Amino acid sequence: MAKLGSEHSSDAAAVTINRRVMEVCDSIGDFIEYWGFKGIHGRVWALLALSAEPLAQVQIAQYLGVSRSLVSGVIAELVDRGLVRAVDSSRNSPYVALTDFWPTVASVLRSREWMLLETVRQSLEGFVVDAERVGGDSIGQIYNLRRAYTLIKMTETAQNILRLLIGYPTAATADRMTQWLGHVGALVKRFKT
Amino acid sequence: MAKLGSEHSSDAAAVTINRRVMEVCDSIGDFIEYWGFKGIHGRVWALLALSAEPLAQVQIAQYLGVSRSLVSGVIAELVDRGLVRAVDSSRNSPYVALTDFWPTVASVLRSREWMLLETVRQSLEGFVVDAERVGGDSIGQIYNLRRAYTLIKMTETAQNILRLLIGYPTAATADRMTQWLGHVGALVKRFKT
DNA sequence: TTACTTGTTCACATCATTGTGAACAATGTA
DNA sequence: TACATTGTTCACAATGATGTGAACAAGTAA
Repeated sequence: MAKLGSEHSSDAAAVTINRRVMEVCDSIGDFIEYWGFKGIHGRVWALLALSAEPLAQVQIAQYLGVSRSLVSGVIAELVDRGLVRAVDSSRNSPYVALTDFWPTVASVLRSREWMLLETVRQSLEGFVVDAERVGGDSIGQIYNLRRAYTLIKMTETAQNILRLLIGYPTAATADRMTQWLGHVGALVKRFKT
Repeated sequence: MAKLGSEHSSDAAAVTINRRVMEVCDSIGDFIEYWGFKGIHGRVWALLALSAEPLAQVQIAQYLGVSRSLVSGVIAELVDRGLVRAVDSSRNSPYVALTDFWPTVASVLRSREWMLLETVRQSLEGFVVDAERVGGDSIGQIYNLRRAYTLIKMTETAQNILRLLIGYPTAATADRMTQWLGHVGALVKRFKT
């Protein structure tokens, strides 16, 4: 049966397609770098997503031109995050990509972004509490307490928005997201006027 | 007039406050790292935001314990992004932080995220076009074209959502955002059921 | 003017990230 | 069993990001 990166790759058409696939892998890699992953995660995932058949780690390493050791670690993380799944439970099982990645994105937002915001909020609160307690009168000469309160409020708002995003159903399917988008779009339009 | 990091910093209370301020700077720095900036940008901005008076570059460098050369470059970028403003047009003018940073966030999303998504979409389209053109019958044995189409649709959906976010009025004020949040919240709740 | 302070630039040092290759473990196969 | 293949681990190399200091430019004050 035909396999990705097979002996037919000397064929001109296959070379063209392979280049296209690499472009997809690279662009998805670049994109995902800004979402808490490394570029290589996106490239491996994209390759699995475009492949008609499950791929073994060696094939992935060969196709992408990276070492087996790198693929090993990356696959482990992708499986851990629920973006990739082994076909069976054997040691040398090939892998497939999962396309319902909303749970993963939500999880990333939950752990990473939430914690960052919460740290900001707590540090701001610590500041204003201490400023009011030990600051005395002159504190307003040095620090802008009112602005600190504004920042706290903004942080809380950001946390509320984040909560909303995280709480979004499951649906990473294009259909549902489009539907959801329609609702929000109508709403925003109403809010704008 | 009292100034940040002044000679009074030997005072116990001042030391406490200074530590709190540093915590705020660091946490905002950590947060902003995931939004296309470096940590130092957030720390400089936070210091300016909390300071009651405009600060000169030397003061910022001293307070944060970094070199003047670093502060110089960072300030230039922050001014360029519209997050910080010089008080007057003189060379040695001190700087203040601007808190309406939604335009900046929108601009970042517009340039960075949009381009990344657009590159992904184009590479996927290039792939399916070439696959259909030169692929012949066996292409389905090797590549999952249907999945490629799904990914294209998802990318377009993400672009639509992004457009919506970018198009969001101006309002970085906590009040307006909270209001907007309320609308969206009600909507999502309705969609969930 | 001279001396001093502040801001800017750039070549370099420092540090963190990313990827490699060799040794090993685990599995399949003759 | 012996042999080949695949996956895993870890110390290290390569690369890139981040910050520094020295030299310079531009202003300020004596």
